[in-house]
Amino acid sequence: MNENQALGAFAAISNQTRLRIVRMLVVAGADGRSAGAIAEELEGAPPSRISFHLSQLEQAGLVESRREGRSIIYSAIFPALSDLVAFLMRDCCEGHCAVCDKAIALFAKCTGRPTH
Amino acid sequence: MNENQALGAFAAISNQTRLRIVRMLVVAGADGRSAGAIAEELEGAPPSRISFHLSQLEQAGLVESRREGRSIIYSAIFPALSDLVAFLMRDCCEGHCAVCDKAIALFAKCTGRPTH
DNA sequence: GATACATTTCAAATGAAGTTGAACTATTGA
DNA sequence: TCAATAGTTCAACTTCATTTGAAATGTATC
Repeated sequence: MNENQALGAFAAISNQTRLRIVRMLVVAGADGRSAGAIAEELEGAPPSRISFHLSQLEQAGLVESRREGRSIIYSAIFPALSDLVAFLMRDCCEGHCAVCDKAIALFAKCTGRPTH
Repeated sequence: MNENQALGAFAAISNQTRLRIVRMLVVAGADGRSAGAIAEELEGAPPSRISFHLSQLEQAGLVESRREGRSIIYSAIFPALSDLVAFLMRDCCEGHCAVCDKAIALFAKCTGRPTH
């Protein structure tokens, strides 16, 4: 992941609607979720707006889509998310590994998972 | 770190100038770096522009400043960066721990540090 | 093929972010 | 106190992002 990809990804998730969509799609896993189902969970948003944000996420490389019947199913691109986390860790740790050690510990605390 | 803080932080680092400043300040460590020195490294940028971006980063809680003589020294807020990495890991791992495991491994590969 | 459904695309409007140079504030040192 | 240095703030401007509703596209069903 290079600087431009990272900038695009950060811009993508710096919008509330899009951050929520990403979260939703991460939870949905490989099955993904139709544009309509996403819109429904984000109640009150007109379809064109959801479509706009989904295409932004797709352009940023965080999300992909496939057609299934008359629905379009969106799903998270998990390797891209991993890369983004790694970029941020690398970026912020340059010379300061304690930052990432702390992040890994915080993560463990939040998820209840043991650190590695 | 709550959703709004994370959105603000992502917005802050989704700008090229600001991402570069954050990197520079992370490398600089606790000593920090004067606004002038930052501007110099970002050659060609007028002082008002650097000042604008520094204040955006400060508002996002990623950076802090102190006066030293006639210089103003900026430095990274490392706990905030840790929190941001942890937020992203948590956010992206919700139900999909493999993403973060991979991120941690990628990070180790990039920095040459052993995973924990 | 006609209709309904799911979604995207488009154009217009609004609003937010970024850039610029000039004016301003604070600090040092002669 | 005056001039020089280091930064910030301001107002005007430009550019980019977001929202909206209406029209268009693609798919299924009758």
